[in-house]
Amino acid sequence: MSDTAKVLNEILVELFRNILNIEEKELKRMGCLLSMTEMHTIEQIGLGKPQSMSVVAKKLDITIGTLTTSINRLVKKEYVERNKNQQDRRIVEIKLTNKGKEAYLMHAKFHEGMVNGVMEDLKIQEDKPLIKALENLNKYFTKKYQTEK
Amino acid sequence: MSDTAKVLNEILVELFRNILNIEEKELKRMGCLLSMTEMHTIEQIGLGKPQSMSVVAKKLDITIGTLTTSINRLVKKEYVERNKNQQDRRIVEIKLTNKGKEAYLMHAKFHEGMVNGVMEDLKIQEDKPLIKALENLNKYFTKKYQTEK
DNA sequence: TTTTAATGCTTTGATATTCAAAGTATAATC
DNA sequence: GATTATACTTTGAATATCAAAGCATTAAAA
Repeated sequence: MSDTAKVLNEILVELFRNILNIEEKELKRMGCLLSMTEMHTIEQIGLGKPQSMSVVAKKLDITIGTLTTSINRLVKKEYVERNKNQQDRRIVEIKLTNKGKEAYLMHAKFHEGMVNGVMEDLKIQEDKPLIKALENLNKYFTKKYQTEK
Repeated sequence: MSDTAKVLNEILVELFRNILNIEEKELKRMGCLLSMTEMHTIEQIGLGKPQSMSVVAKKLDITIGTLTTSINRLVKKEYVERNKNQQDRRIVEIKLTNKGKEAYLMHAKFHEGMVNGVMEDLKIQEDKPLIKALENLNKYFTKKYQTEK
């Protein structure tokens, strides 16, 4: 294996495996009582218009059944509101409560801080090739992921 | 947010969140019946000398209790062997069976293929600055992670 | 050398996350 | 009006996780 391959593999093995753990612990340290799964659900529901269960489940790549239990919990904890669509009463629409919106913004802010921290430490503000390479890395996996669903 | 920040954030949000899913699905597609958690446990036990429960638990950053249940399953599925240390009978040593070693090697090979795929697609075999940047990225998070345990 | 403390692990009880498959309610089609 | 399709919930089961209590063994103290 070349040097590049070794570093890439190390990142695939170590960093990617730990990043969600890092984030969850960091959020806990800040007094946030949500798991990463819950936070991602909140993230996907977003601040805009109410979303149907199936759309959110698809975005999160989980079954609707799984999402149902997840939303049950978030409703009980008062982060999410659940309503039937009046035009088509089969459809369940979910949206963030004020508490949910707060959590959303806190998470967004946290991400911003995380990214700024990385950039300051690494002094990569002006590193165009790195941006390009990371973009490609992201596209590579996103494409691979989508085609194999 | 700058361009670099946006790309970095996208990666933190999308790629890192999905990479383990991608890997697990890919392994399933190849006929591997292990979850990523189980595969990581196998990875940490490794091909060398038997390891104690506490050492492996520390490497995986889980409690020994969690590891016990995990190892129970891997022993039942015949990927891992469990024995008491003869010098100090409190210590439980775990090691891979032949089946476990096979899984280890398959996973290693899979990772190699993954990395080669990325590199071929991105044509970054000779990209020294990228290696450096990725190394730094990895170090940044590893350091952050360890100091906050 | 007995008693006490420390260590290493397992068990227990609880919660979360996940899926597949069965069930329910509503809408669309025939 | 009966049948089929859609959107979701419920159920049953497996995995993953922790904290706290329990057990066995070793080390230390009395």
